[in-house]
Amino acid sequence: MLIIAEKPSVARKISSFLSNNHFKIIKFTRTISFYYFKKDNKNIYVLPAIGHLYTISDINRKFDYPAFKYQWVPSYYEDRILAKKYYIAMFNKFKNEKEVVVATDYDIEGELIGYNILRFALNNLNAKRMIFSAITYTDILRAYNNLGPINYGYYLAGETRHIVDWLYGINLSRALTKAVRHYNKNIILSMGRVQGPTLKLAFIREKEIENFKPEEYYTINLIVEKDNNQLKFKYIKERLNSREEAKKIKEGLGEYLNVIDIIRKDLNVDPPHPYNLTDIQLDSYRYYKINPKNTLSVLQKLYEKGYISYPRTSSQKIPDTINYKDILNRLYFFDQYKKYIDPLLDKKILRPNNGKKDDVHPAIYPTGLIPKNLDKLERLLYDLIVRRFIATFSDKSEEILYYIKTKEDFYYNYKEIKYKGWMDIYWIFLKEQYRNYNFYKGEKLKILKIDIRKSKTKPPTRYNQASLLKKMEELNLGTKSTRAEILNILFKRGYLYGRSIYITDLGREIIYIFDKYYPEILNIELTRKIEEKLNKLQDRPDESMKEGIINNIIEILSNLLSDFKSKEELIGKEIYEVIKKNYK
DNA sequence: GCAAGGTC
Repeated sequence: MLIIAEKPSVARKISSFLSNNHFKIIKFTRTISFYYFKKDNKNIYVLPAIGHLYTISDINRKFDYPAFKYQWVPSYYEDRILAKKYYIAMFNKFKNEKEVVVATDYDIEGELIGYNILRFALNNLNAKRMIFSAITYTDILRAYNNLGPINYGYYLAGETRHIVDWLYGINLSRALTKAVRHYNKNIILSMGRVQGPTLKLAFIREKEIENFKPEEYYTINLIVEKDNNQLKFKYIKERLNSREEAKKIKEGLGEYLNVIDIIRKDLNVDPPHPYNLTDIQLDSYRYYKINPKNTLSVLQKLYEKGYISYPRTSSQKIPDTINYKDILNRLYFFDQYKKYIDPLLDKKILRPNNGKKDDVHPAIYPTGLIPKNLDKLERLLYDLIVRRFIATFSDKSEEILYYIKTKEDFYYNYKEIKYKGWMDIYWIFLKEQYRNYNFYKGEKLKILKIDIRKSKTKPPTRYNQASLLKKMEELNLGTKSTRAEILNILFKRGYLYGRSIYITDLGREIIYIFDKYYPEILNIELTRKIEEKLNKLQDRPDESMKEGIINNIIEILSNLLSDFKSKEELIGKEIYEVIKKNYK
């Protein structure tokens, strides 16, 4: 029996689970291995892929458009990365295997990875499927004992997604590049199903900022003395219309504020959920200004060295098949975490605060293997992961929120921390200021200063890479594994720049061109519609529906592209003028 | 040269 896995680490796990750890590692090349064991008198070989081994390619192999003729080819034809060639060669060796089982991740991409290996490397579509939602002993064994059929709908949807994205991206990118090439041969422009709407998000934000009309208002705050501290009391009406209004309030004040009520609210704050990729990308930007792409590449290194679990996950859950206690015991090695781990080891029940999101791979957690020789970024991210891991098992924290009300309609808010709980290990990151005062009813607070200020409403804040990534996730643009890279491309192309993200004149121009000539193409509705159709296709496999989706995009593109071609020089000039203006 | 999606 031949079992196809999506990646080496999973091939190994499957082998380990199915053989009770009695498997052999067989080297195919110096760096590429597969697995062998005997089970129920059957020879079983588990071979990994490394993601997609095949890609869509232009049959005409010319940098021209419209390009509507495509075929699947081994990936190394396109990217010349030799590793995939050997992986394909490894599968080729098993062409005569009668019993084949696909055990890639159970989603449309995974199904396609398996299906392409079946049809192109093995020349055999007669295969079964292991279906699992987690790579754990029980799930893998259950999947093996209940082999299902190949999910044809998943494969069809996956293939259609590939083709649509290729048609859309390759054609629009070539059209833009060729247009500007009339004036400069070294410029590469691009556009894609995810790039377009993402760029548009930045564009829309830019417009909001441009069109923002600040409104003036006045504030009145009091600096008040309390136990040798100076506290700022705010007026209940946040925005006053005029200085006169503020002055009137000022005139009504005496020497003291009179406390008439103290409203207390007890808050329990749950510990954070375990990290998924997006969440750690947000934190690593927030705390260390490491951009999402860098974060992923550092996580990949930590994963390859065995220090953390698989990072490309959207899961916020750590399943109980993972030996928490053992990991915590191992982490006890580090002095800096001891004091936070101690209370956990005493607990009867240890339970993470799992979130809602789930995935084949669990949330990111430290494996317990003690890292050696980490570089600075690896150390920072490893520390984030360990802290998050410990925090998620820790107690809720308890805060008390106070609202101090005065007769004069000024108020003061503050928080007291009653019990740190999980926040203890997060203390270094928390911006929250906790205070501890004893106000009482009838208290008189001396007014030290009356502060009247003119202020203006502020425009929306710019995106940064983390917040734009988050927005992409909310809108379901791209995937956890690709979002960071796509943002990077938009910067590389010169469409976006800056730590707080600005759209460049070129980025703006690209949006203008499409909005002006072809408004439907960057419309988020187009992506949405395609997605809906793909969802239908995956649930109800139908060849003619696949053809319909592809023909529909070809129809849209062929009208657009023939018109584009007739305006190519004009559009190219328009774009080039913008580039020239900015780089001379 | 180009997309987006897997992977290392």
